[in-house]
Amino acid sequence: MRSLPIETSDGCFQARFSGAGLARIFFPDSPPEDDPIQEKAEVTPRIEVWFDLTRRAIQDVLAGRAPEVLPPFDLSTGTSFQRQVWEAIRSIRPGQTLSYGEVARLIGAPKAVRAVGGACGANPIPLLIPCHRVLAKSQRIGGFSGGLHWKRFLLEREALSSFDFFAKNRSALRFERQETRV
DNA sequence: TAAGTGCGTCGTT
DNA sequence: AACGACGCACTTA
Repeated sequence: MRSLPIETSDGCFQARFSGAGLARIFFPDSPPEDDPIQEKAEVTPRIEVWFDLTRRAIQDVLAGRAPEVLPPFDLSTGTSFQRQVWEAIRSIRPGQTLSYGEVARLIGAPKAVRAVGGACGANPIPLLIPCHRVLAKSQRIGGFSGGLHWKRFLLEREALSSFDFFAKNRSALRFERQETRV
């Protein structure tokens, strides 16, 4: 594994790569990891390419745009249920949102609503697997493992660059009003 | 509207 | 067996 910093105008993210691809993204100022194993493996040419794709993709999402190209993902840590959830979430476009219940239905497990929430929390690649676009029913904010401020921030960025979103939701102010708890 | 309680449900640990 | 990034059906202010 190899971790590399990704500087953006919104802070310094950390990207961790395995031999198979991008394995994990950390938000700026996230608590330090205990796992020092192989964290500084050699930066191969392949990883350099993935790093570059990751950096551009993150910058796109931060600007409210859909990335054109993505690095390969290493999702081997996930269970098959979690990977189904993550795959479904990848189909949500910027400016669009789904509820946890809608994601559950999409993967054919309509009652596993809470489990979908759990899978969102276990998402190792936030931003690029856009779990911030999954809200509680009727547009309440729900939760976010990286901190609710990041979820609001990303949704507002995408709202500003998506006419559809405004048509459906009136305004991003809804996020402030409808969140269940801070 | 807002805030609180209780319960069904199911994947994960 | 216990715990949630849920959703629903309720009360109470």
